[in-house]
Amino acid sequence: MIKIYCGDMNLSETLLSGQCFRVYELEDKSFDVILSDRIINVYQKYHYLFVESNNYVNLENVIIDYFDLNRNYKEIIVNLKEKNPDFIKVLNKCSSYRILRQNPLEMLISYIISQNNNVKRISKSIEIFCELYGESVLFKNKKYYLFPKYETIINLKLEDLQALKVGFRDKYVLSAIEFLKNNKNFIFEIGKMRTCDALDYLMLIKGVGMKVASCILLFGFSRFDTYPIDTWVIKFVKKFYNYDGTSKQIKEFLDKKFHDNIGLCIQFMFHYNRNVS
DNA sequence: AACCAGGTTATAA
DNA sequence: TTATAACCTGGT
Repeated sequence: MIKIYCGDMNLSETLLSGQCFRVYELEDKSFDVILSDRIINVYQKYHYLFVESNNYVNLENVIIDYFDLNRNYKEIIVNLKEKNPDFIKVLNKCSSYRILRQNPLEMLISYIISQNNNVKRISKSIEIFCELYGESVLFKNKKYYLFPKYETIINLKLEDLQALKVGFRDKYVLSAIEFLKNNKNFIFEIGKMRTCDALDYLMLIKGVGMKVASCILLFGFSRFDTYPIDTWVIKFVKKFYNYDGTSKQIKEFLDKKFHDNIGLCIQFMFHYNRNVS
């Protein structure tokens, strides 16, 4: 078991916010979470995380990276409050929420599956995907499956994907697989790109539009300058700012209002609308 | 029995 | 360029 300082982060708020599809809340209120290469069990006490894992190699750094603990959220939020006084109410409610730094490959596939879908079914499909094509890991007498590796994924055929029950999205996942085959180093490539170019690059995939591409960049690459506008954010803007429009118009509206860390702000809106109000 | 769920694409105006 | 239907599936 290792102990890591996590400041004023709220673990359960962060893990259950819907950004992560592979988290399991246990009876004792701790969480099993499946990371790229290992399983962890984590709980929070005051300003510390207590973590167990099936693999302790470099675990502290893995946790710091996953929960993005080196980012100075306090400073970000102070700056946002100064520049956006009408948003303080939301910031106060969301200051303990964190954006996880998840596996980019997993984000790509998961958020394609997420379109016009609900969390329960998304999770189910991803679970099937991992059970069928991922490596199994025994942790505390429970069997979990890691997200499948690149080398496995690129060999999958449409028939292999139909088992996921993702319906019309199966061909979109296949399109992503074609993309992966042709762009073996997509993670590295995106890392070098400006966010707007990375969005266009991801949208080459059939089935990846603006929303999904933004989610991949926000949750897989910590790009806080992306704008994932979904139905929840549209509802928030309608209610909070009394402004209605298409997602494009809402994007323009928010763009005028917020400048720095807009991805984080929009995630706060999503979070606020879903969990607080 | 319709309708909906954390969108995108293909068509048509 | 912008609007609308159709899309798999499972739950209410």
